[in-house]
Amino acid sequence: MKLQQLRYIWEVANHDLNVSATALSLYTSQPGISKQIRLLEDELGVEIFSRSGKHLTKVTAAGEQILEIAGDVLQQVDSIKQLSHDYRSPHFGTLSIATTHTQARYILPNIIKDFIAKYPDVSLNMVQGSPSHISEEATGGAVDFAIAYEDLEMFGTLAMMPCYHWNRFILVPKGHPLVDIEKITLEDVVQHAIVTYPFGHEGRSKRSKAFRGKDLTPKIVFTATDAEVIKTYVRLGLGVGIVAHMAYDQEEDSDLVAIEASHLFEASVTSIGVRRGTYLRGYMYDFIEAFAPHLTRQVIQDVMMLTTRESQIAYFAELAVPSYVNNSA
Amino acid sequence: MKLQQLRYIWEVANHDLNVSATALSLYTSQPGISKQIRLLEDELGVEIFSRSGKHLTKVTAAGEQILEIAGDVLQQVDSIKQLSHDYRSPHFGTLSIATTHTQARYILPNIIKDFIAKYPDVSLNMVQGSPSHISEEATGGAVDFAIAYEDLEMFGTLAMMPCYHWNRFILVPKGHPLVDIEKITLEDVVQHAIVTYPFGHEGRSKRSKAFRGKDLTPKIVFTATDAEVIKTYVRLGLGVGIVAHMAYDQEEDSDLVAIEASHLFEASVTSIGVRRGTYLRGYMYDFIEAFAPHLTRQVIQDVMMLTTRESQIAYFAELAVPSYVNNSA
DNA sequence: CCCCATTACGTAGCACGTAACAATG
DNA sequence: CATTGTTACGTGCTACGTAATGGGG
Repeated sequence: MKLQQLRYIWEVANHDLNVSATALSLYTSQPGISKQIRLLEDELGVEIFSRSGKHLTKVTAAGEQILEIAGDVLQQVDSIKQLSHDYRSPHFGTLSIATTHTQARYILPNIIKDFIAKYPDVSLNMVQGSPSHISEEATGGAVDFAIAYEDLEMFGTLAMMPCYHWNRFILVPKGHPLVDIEKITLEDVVQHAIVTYPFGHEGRSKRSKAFRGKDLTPKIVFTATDAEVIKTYVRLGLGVGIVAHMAYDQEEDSDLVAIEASHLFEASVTSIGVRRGTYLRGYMYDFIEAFAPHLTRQVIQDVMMLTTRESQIAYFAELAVPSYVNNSA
Repeated sequence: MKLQQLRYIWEVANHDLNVSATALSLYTSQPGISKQIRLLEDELGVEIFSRSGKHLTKVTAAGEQILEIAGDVLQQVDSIKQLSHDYRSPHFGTLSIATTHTQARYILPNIIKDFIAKYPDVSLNMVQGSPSHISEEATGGAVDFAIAYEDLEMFGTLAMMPCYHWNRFILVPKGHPLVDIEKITLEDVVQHAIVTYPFGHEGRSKRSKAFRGKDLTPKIVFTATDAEVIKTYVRLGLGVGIVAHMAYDQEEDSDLVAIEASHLFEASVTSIGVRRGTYLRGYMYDFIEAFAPHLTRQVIQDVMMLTTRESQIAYFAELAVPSYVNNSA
């Protein structure tokens, strides 16, 4: 058994069982892969892939188990390489982060500025996308971390660590009728058209939950992941905005009024997701701790040992997670 | 990076850093190993072993981590081989068990008889030894299971599963003064010389605990791991015996009287230990379940997922563990 | 008829063994 | 000086690429 053989079967399984496509992506020849797979199957005495004539049609039962272990092995091999880099040149490397617009635009800039100052030789790589896209990138190992709010789709392979809680503002132009209300209610809000972020999966969103809880049907006229876009439409009078605290800046947005809405919607939590079983470089621990000081190296390593989502949640039940504070309102 | 390279560094680390000896044990040449290690170190850019001149003196910090992962990888590679065997020929294979005399002599024969009938093509391999020897064999992967009472030395890498509780008999020749006592006490017992099993580590033994609890000092004149030996000395009048319930047979031992001693000593538990992370063959699950019916495949797999001794104990707190019953007394 | 996997075959590289060398205790 | 790791070198195996072959959809 060779590592390459494990790599080959794993890659083929993750390329829709298309050996030719796999060969292209690995910059090698297709017969080479075919042959190695055959050799492995012969050595093990088990078929990993079912073949109908000349096509690989599916993964056998034995193949499923072998592929699972092979995946772990490849990840561990990668860990060895990572940790070697960490010993050889702790300040060199790459850091890939997948995140949402809100984090990338309002939170991360400061963190990254400090990070770059401390680690000038680590090349940063940022992917912005939807939560589901982000979790895919992280689960597949394309990026080192995923940073997103609420529940990233949990693939079980990600260790999720809450970073901070945050609430929402209602954004309106100056002089808007909602400004004069003493203590705003959801009933007041639904009187107006709404501009906000897209809703997540199946109404798990805190916003849809809040509206549903009062049997109110908000009139959402526009959604955008980019809070700057939302603000633009609020300025145009298209509706009232519902945005994260992080997205309001007293100076830049002085033409808008931010009305506290933490009593209307449950707080959300921004989490950082790391693939379980991967070796994290020293600077990665540093980055996470800069982003969320309670996530020390020890905490992160503890959480990555926990195999179930429940035990992860239980772990954090005992740990204080800070709240994001924006004093601009 | 090649699997052989990982195998080589792992073997060298487990042969006191002696490359020549490692080469002998692997039936290969010493320069070959040296070279492969060098190649791996070059590829990773990290020294795995410290060298003083021409001698490997110790494992570097990076080496420690690499070796740990390498060990896991090798184990997983082995798992792939095992599961392939299981698919190809589920009834062929080997089963190695390390256990104590009591299990081997009184409990396992019946289990093994049935097992051989069901799996005539699995070659059985039995190692008998002291608890510490047994746990070494299991931890190192030399045997598939360890079966022993009380706490095998816990190396953390073993998943321990309680099989049954058992108590002890006081064995005396017919007509011995202890026979006439209505309800025997420890004070009665210490009046006589005692023949029993060797005591385990540091008085963790239930027997020493019981005596210490009453500030009594028993006069142990003879210890043996083999209960048949103990019985022989009891017959010679050397002292009273303290043996496991399993060791008394009404017919064969009709010249001895077995006095129930479960009220004198805490019950002990016999456990089966399996190395975490190994793939168990189908017939191995069968064997364990035949030995301890509550240890189903599901239970075993659950326990093997638990990383700490505490969580394993907690798991079994909710599971009924049977008691061994000997109605001979 | 196109796509795709297998077979055939030649080559370059590498793992491994033997032998000579160097360093340590 | 004996033991042990490293360097040198030759060889046989094998992984890989190119080209040809064969099955399926």
